[in-house]
Amino acid sequence: MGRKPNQANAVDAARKSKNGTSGEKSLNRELIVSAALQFIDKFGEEALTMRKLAEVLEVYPTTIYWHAGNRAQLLAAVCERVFAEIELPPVDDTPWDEWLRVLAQSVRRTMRAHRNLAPTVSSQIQVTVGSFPLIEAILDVLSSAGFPDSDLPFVYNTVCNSIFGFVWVELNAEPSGADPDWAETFQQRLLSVEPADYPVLARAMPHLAGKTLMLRWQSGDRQPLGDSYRYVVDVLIAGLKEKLATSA
Amino acid sequence: MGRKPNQANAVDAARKSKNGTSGEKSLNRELIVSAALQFIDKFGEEALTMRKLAEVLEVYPTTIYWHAGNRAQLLAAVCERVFAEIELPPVDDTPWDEWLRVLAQSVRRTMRAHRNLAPTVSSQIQVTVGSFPLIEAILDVLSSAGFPDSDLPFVYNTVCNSIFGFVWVELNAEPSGADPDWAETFQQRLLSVEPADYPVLARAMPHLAGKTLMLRWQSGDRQPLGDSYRYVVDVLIAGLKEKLATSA
DNA sequence: ACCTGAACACCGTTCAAGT
DNA sequence: ACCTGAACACCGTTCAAGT
Repeated sequence: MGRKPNQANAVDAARKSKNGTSGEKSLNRELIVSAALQFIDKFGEEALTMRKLAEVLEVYPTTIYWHAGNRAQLLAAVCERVFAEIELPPVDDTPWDEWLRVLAQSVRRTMRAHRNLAPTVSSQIQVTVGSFPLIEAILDVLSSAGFPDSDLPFVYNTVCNSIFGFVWVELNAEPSGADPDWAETFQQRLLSVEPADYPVLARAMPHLAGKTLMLRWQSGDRQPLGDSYRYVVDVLIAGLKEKLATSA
Repeated sequence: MGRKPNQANAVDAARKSKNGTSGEKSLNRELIVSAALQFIDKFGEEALTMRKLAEVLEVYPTTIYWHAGNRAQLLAAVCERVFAEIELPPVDDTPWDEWLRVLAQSVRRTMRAHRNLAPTVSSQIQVTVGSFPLIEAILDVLSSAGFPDSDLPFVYNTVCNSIFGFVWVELNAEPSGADPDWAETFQQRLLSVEPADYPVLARAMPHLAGKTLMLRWQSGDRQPLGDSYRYVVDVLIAGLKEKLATSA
């Protein structure tokens, strides 16, 4: 099978310096993941190719495979790195609803710092040991809030969908291959919706155009939906309180 | 610029039969989009290449470009097709909360019928004229429920995140390039979490493993999260009712 | 253990023709 | 208007060596 050090078990962080005395490291997995993240932050996920990344690292493409596995595995590692970057609010005596609000802002801040990765992280199942502290914190807070263990999966999924899911949708990608004047064209079509065909849509369009899902032509990167996010978290917390009240 | 019939404006559905009398159509945009959707349903979005699709259609790859534009545009058209497939509950005197519940189930049913497309549709901004009826219906119901026009964008985004966002996250893709025994490995690691390190996680693991975001090794395709979805919609509706009550 | 070098089997997309 | 045919400039990935 030819075991290769793709997994954490072999991350011995060997710092064998090629030139002996100097502190200069040789290439390792960490460095590759960092370089990949930087590259994606700059040029987007689609632009990242194994060959270009190798060029940046001044190495042959095959070297990347040896350290970090194939492209899919590399992307997974990059996602894990970003997840680990999320600042966890301390689990102390902060009320659970307040804690969730702080976490939400923290998640959004981190994802916006790596907006180009949002489509990738959202479209993959993310199962990484690196996010255990984050998950534990969420579960701890929810459990302390009074939710029984048997409800935890539902509550936890609901919380994740509001806090992570919204930011992913907010930051999803703009059409890349389309005409450059696509945005203008669509904007025009939105503003000229016939009230006869779509009365409510036409009436509320000034409030909606550009700021709502399926009615916008820019990513949340360029057109932030922070107010909606706050509303989402508000509704989440109000709904959870109702659940707590009726189940007790 | 060499206008090509990539857009709806040129879908004249020309049915020029090549052999004259027969009802046999020549290739057109509709047929290509259908074939692409079928292909993705069977083999996944990653497997769809312009060349393979051309092979299926018994035509040269360039023909697809002429009718449907490049790959990104083709995928956008496929997404639009799926959106149009969502069955809209009638907007009559059904209470708004009940209507949202029915819509939610309808959305989930359609997306599960095209599970392989979920990552694609979720990672792209979807701005299509074809979904105007869907959007109008949602806005109509929310407006009738009593939400003022100025709040509609927030409420609408919140509703979309619960109803669409969750299903997309539920159906996101399993790691493709990883080892075949990855699932088993991760499952093992989950079940052997140290209570000393992650007490709540370890305690609730029997309820969580395999059924919650970031703690599962299968897509919602193979491990449905229907109960969580119901909970998400419950919390959404309870939260919205609270918003209605306090703003009135 | 770590990296080079070359090669394989593909891609998306474009361009010049055909009819 | 619609399609063929060939070509360009890339890809991810593997395999056999090197040190």
